[in-house]
Amino acid sequence: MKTADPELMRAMNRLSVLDAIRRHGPISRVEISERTELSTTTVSAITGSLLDDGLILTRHEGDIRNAAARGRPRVMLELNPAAARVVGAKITASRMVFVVTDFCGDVLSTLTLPIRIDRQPISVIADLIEDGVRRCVVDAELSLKDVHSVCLGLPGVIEHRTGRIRFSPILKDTNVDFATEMSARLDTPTIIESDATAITLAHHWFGKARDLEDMVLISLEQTLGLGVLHEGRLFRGAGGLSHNLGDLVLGMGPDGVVRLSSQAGEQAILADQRGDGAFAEAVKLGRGMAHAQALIKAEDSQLLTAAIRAGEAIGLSIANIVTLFAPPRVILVGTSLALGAPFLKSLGQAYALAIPPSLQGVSELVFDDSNDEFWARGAAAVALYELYESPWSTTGPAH
Amino acid sequence: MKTADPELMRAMNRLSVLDAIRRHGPISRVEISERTELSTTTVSAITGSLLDDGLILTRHEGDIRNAAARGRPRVMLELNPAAARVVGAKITASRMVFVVTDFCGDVLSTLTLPIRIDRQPISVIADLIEDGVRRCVVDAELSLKDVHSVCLGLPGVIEHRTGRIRFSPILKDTNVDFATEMSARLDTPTIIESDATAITLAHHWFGKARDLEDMVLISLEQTLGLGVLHEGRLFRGAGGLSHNLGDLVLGMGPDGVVRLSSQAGEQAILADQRGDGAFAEAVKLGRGMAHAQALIKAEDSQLLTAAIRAGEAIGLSIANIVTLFAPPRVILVGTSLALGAPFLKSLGQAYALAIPPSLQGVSELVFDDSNDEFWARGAAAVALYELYESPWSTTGPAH
DNA sequence: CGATTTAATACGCAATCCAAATTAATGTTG
DNA sequence: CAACATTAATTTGGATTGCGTATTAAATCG
Repeated sequence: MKTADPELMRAMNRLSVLDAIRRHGPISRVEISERTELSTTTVSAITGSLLDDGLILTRHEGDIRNAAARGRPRVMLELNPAAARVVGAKITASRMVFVVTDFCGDVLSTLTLPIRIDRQPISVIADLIEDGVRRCVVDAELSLKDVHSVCLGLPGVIEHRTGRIRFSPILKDTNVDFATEMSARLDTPTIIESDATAITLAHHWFGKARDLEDMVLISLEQTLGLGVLHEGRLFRGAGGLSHNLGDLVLGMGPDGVVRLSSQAGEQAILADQRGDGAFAEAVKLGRGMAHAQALIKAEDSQLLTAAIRAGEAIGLSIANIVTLFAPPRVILVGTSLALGAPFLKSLGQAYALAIPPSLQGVSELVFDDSNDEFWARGAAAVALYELYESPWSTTGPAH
Repeated sequence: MKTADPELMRAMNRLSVLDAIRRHGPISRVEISERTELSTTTVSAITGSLLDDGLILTRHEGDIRNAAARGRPRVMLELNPAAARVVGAKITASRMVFVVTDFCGDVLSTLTLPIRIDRQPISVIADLIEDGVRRCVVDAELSLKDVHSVCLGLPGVIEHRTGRIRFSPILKDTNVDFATEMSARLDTPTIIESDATAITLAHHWFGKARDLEDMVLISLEQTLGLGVLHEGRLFRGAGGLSHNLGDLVLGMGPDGVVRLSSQAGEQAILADQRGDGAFAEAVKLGRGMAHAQALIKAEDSQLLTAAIRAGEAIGLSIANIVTLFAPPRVILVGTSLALGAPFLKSLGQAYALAIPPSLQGVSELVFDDSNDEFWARGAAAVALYELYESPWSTTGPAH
């Protein structure tokens, strides 16, 4: 257990105030005090220090006061976008998407590299990522020196705490200390995070879970991922290990263990379509799902069957996740959603069937088709969150 | 987020010190200081207050000093057993086990009621539990007034925070506010907890997870339960909902969803044996597993098949749990372990097969055949933990 | 110009840490 | 054998920092 001292106390309250300002836009000190249940005097002290540090700004104007507004007008406070910049990235097998965001998490520049990097050696991938980060930073008319930290979201089994990639479908190697590698290359602190975890935070900050403290997110991409928000914080397994949903076992088949990834992974759904040359090409370029969507619309029976089977498997797995975490909302994201109505319908039906009676109505399913930039923004949010948490500067209290 | 004030700070450090004393037996102040990373002066202040409140005791004697020990000898501190008493209970379909423990969690008296309470109305069950608690307290030569709180561990889906039983195999009714009911009957604060969660804490405090901060426990009884220890604390689902492993879905069968409980629940394993009159009687009396054990030794093929099938299903499910939580250790407990070698072997094989390669070696399986008293003691530990956490008395700091 | 609401300031309390003093047992020595 | 030195644990005093209540200053509307 962490030892509690005044410093921790201040760090907690600082985070609490900063979070209130981030979430509730321009906000006055009194309102912060109400929301955080901190005394006005404490809020004043903390906001004063935040102002000194340049993390927040005051805004007198634009104060749309109520008609019956009397007395001294409130001074609105908001995050100072210029306080820091971070880079977030989403790395997949067929493309990389980078964003530079300001301190608010608003995007300053975006860069998409449609490069296929299937299981290449680390050095190659690291080269590409380094290049992408540098270019995206330049696009934002910044230098890497202006960037506080970088967060890379990628699929697989990631050990967040150590920055180690235990396994990733995009890497040939396993057990790679990628955080150290990239930090050295970029000369900037670099965080490695599961892509699913990154977009989980994106939804908590900007998307469909802003109102919730508990939530589960299922990402359906090349890899099937899981992100868990528990009591307002990202939940990772013991040792900071991220979850890899595709590794879940559905049962024993004749050829051994049947994993979810073999039933519902992108690969599994599209595998049957190899006969079609154009399709194979599309898959290779990461456009497989778009192509599949067209086939589904044309009622291609082979693909329809695969989609329905996948939906069923995922529906069951979601029910299992809900049995374990009981979140009020489950958000589904990822390219596989493009499979459309048949897929979603079988998913929903399987879920409804599989959810235990005692948990009926506990959780709602929500589908989301955010673009890649949103994922990258989530990675940036992870970097920002660690920034908010850190004590920042000296934060000298009294002057 | 909780607002941090000095009171919270003190509560945290108090818990930290109290926990160090609980875990590391008689311990000197310096050693507490080293372990908790609190300054010696803070430790002295807190231990002083704990001494004033009568929660801990000093022990000068019995201080086995090193040969080269010079200088002032250390004063050893330990929990004061008489500081408080709690009652813990394990409620199953075929019996109830009660314990009264002291402040250390040591058992003062035990009471086992071999009563079958299969799905009786709440009032009947509440009557029996009330009676059991009262008798056990009397056996310890105490009065209910001397008991600080009661914790009941029972199978099913329990909402710890509210004390509500959403579903339990031993109750006919669902969604019962059992905490309120029992608190009123006993006129003592009563906590409702999942039996699996209770024994999880028992293992953390007294058993096979004393050295770990992260751990998962699988309980194989009439109901299949799950307990999770995460970063030294019990992990419960959103809203404090406990997990019910038996509800996990293994796949789609011809008759709909196949749940783990239908493959590996006590009922499922023993169901095939109905033809045997003596066996049915044994099951009804909660001795089914003991009987089954005998049959297995006699190599009854029917039961062997059922046991192997069950082991396989549980092995797969454990792999899934490990995929999600990545605990360094998985502890298996419960009556079904009595099925012996064939069951355990198939379980282990299925687990080894199903664990993802990237997580190989992350987790070790440990089997434990603790008796019912240990479960009840776990429930008592849950009550004690909440007691440790609570600010206790006024805890007046300075005098 | 008074009323009213917000922000900043002054004081007291609690809890941390650091440094110095105190206490207690043990070994050593005249 | 008794007084002194030694060593280590604990307590005490003082400075820092935070929160909270109450008071004072500020800014706008009626």
